Amino acid sequence: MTGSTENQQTARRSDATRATILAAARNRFAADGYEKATIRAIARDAKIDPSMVMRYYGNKAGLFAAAVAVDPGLPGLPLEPREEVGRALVRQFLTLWEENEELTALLRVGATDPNAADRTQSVLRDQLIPLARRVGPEPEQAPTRAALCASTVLGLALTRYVLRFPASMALSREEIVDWLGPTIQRYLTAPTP
Amino acid sequence: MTGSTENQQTARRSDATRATILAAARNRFAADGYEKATIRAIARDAKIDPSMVMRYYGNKAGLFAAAVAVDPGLPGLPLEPREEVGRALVRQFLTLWEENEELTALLRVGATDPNAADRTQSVLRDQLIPLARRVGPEPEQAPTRAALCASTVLGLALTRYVLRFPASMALSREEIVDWLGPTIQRYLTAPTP
DNA sequence: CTTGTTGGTCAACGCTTGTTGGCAAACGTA
DNA sequence: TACGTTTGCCAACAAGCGTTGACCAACAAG
Repeated sequence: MTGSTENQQTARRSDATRATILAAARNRFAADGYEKATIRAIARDAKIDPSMVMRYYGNKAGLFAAAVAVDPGLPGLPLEPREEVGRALVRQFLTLWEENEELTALLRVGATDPNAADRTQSVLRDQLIPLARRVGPEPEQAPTRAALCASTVLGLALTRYVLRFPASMALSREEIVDWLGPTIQRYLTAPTP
Repeated sequence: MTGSTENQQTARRSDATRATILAAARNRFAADGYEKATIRAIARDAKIDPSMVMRYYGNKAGLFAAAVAVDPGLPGLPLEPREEVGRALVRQFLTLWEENEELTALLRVGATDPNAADRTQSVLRDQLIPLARRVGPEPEQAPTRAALCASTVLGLALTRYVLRFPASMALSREEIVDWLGPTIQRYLTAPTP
């Protein structure tokens, strides 16, 4: 123990370095994916030795886990008025994605690594399915409706932040809300076609 | 020259091997992405020596280029009746994706490699934008509308064939058409929201 | 001051990768 | 038969990877 008898939160002198490494890792993973984002390159960005990464995060998998350890949580999503929930969800996802660079990393790596794909899926399962259950008709259809919503929003994230299609990047935030909002709304609340 | 004086199409004795390599490459690229699909693994699948891959395709990039050399071409897409074009396009894409394994490979690799991302984008540009221009109002909006359609259909491909979300895989072909058809229809033909 | 702990660098390891060149067998043609 | 070309295997190369352990400087506690 380094600190006093106070329970936890022992502020270490290396916390700054740890944070620098994590930020560089998020950058690289988001930009290059898992294999191309080498520990050496991350360490070079953070201006420290590669062995430090190992010391602080165990191995490359541990570093990635720490880098994308994010709980999206769409918490304060307003469910009222009922007919605006689609647009609200699109807005929430847009801010979420633009604030958390690790989401792009997670999607990029998920394209290749089953573990990361599972993580992406668990976000869907824990957040979107309950929402679909609360908002939509026929609760047993919630997984289907949630999957359609995930497909919609991930499709946008894919073309906009990963594949970087110019036409998709050119869309403004409110344009996206106007186009995708009704789609999500229909997937969540419309009767089975 | 091995063959006679007939112009081209010189049938070589190694054509079978070439095809075997290409099939194995498509499998591996679609399943593992670019970096994890090693030449040695592909050669092992094809039951030949890794050096043969180099001889026939130059290098790994050349092999990938040959493996995903596909011209989707949604050619015989019926534009009539006008209000059914959305559903028709979804059907076309579903068959396309299920017949051509290289599309999954292209999407997986595109998540990491800018070149593959460009290829995906060019498919969109050459096929979808002209369609949007013919079908929708305000031709100058064609790129936007095409991008939305691409986002929709790629989102489904992502969750169904790449990330493999169970709820997305469970959807039947006609369910997908029923849900996504109206979405595409609106993106293509509805007035600007 | 001494001593133990922490933060950081350096050099090397074992392994896998893409890639190359040489060599032997099978083949087509004369 | 003899000969040039094609097909294939084998062994090796250089480079890059993740990972390890020895070693030194700065600091905190006694």
